[in-house]
Amino acid sequence: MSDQDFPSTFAITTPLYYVNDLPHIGSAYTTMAADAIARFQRLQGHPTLLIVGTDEHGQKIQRAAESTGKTPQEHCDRIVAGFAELWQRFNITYDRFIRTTNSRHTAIVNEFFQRVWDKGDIYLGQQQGWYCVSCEEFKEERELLENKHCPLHPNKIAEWRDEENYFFRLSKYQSQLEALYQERPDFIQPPSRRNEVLSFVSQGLQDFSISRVNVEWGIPLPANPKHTIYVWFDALLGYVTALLEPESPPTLENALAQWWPINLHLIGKDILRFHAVYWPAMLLSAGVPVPERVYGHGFLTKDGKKISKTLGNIIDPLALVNSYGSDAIRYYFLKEIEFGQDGDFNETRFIHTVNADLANDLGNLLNRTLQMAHKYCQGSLPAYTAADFAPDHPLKAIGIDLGDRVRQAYQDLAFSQACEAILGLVRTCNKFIDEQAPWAKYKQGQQQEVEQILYAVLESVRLAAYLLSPIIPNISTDIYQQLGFSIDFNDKNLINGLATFSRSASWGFLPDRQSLGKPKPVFARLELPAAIG
RNA sequence: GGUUCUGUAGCUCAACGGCAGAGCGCUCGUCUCAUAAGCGAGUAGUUGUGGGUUCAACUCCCACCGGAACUACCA
Repeated sequence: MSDQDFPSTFAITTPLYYVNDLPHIGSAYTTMAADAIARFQRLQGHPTLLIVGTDEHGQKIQRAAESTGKTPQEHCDRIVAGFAELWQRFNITYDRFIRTTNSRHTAIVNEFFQRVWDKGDIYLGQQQGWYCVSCEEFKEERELLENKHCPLHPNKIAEWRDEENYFFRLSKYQSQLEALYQERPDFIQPPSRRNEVLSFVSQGLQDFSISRVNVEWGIPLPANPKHTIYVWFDALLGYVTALLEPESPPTLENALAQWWPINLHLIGKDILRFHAVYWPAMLLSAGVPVPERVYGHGFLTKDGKKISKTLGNIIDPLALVNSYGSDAIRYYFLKEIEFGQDGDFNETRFIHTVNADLANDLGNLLNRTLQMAHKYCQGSLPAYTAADFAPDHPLKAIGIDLGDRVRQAYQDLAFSQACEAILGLVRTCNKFIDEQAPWAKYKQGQQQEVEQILYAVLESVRLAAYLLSPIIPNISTDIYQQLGFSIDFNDKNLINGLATFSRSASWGFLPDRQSLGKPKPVFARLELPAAIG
């Protein structure tokens, strides 16, 4: 394939997580995936901006704070520290961490609100409906039980509320949104999610309220400070605020100058509507280009069951990473679960998978080959180049177009496919060694054959490590260092010290006569925890 | 209720009109360079059920059974 190492920029976001509680495994899952994509973009030499952050306003936060006797800001600060800690533990190389309580964000929200206001898309209306005080939310009439009892609180009767709210004219954008989905079939992915949105929009869009009168913890409405801005309207704009350079004044123009439009909003399927319907409509109203792509991935289950607090089967991401390390967790979630679909976490399957792939197939392959290189070649790389191998050489034949296949997989967010393709090369290497039996050839004095075999395998391991580095950066770094490179895949500026993607992703890049490092297992096998389900 | 998706080996998934595959797991065998790793062989499927279209169906159509998602403002 042609060289595509052009320096187009790439901006990607995770959701701005709601700080009503400490992060859960779902947030970690989205963030791992986003990080892998960002790392892959950087590998290709594209200026990349990975945006993470927190959504900190709203009534729920206000209450969560009250329940612990803290101010809302104190509460947010505490939870945000938990997120920052977790992302560090998961080896997330984010470039921006945006908090919606940042004062610069208020400036952006105000300016954006004003634009939509000037467009005539905001009006004062009445929010009417049956309101359950226990739920603190409006219910659809058909949801209610007999005599207007709330389905979640059958002993309570929903009250009729008639509340003053500002509304956004979403209905006005129905045809423009439908045109957008039509013209850009990739705007919402995967296709199953797109179908959901199309079906939803085709039912007819209604205006939605964007202010609240009883919520103090929020950004006051510029047009009427008795109201605060509805958290979603506020939170989505965090993606814009995040683009501001640290020193530049907080204006829309500055924020949108360099990185807009966002290339990919990576989200869970639960918040698809906000990103695929409300958000583009808001942007259309403000005269701002819409993002390139919105991807709604699936949900996780634990041992086949929904994860919920009431079931008590919560997976604590911090505990998980403390037990097993970030690479193993990242690998399992990205390789063993089909991105886009729901997927299951099962501890036994997790251990089997990472042991088989990372310890047995990949780690042991490097280890056995490196040991031989030390014994048979005095610890330096045999003097070969790609040209010394016939096109039908079993490893070269796979390696030669692996880079293109894997790049395509990453672009499609098909992490599982990327890993499978790479592991295919690794497994072939293990077979190749057994067939060739370099230890026997060495004893027979066939030095040249031995060196050629070892070069081909070491180069294949290098290529595998390079292509897996967005997912298992620590292991890839270890492999590279044992192969004699001084490269750290966790260094965001590594591009400067690394060859271009098209060269590094080609089989045969490994420089000959490079001095090899000491063989040391790059991934220790995990033990099954005793007596845990 | 309506709409959409889905049901393939114990598990996770591929094949999407032309003899049903891979990885993991399990069983047996085997090499010795290696992390009790590697390699080889074996194992298991009337492809949810019943019809239909076709020379030919996991693949297309219909019905049924099972599972899931969406069906408006909880982030």
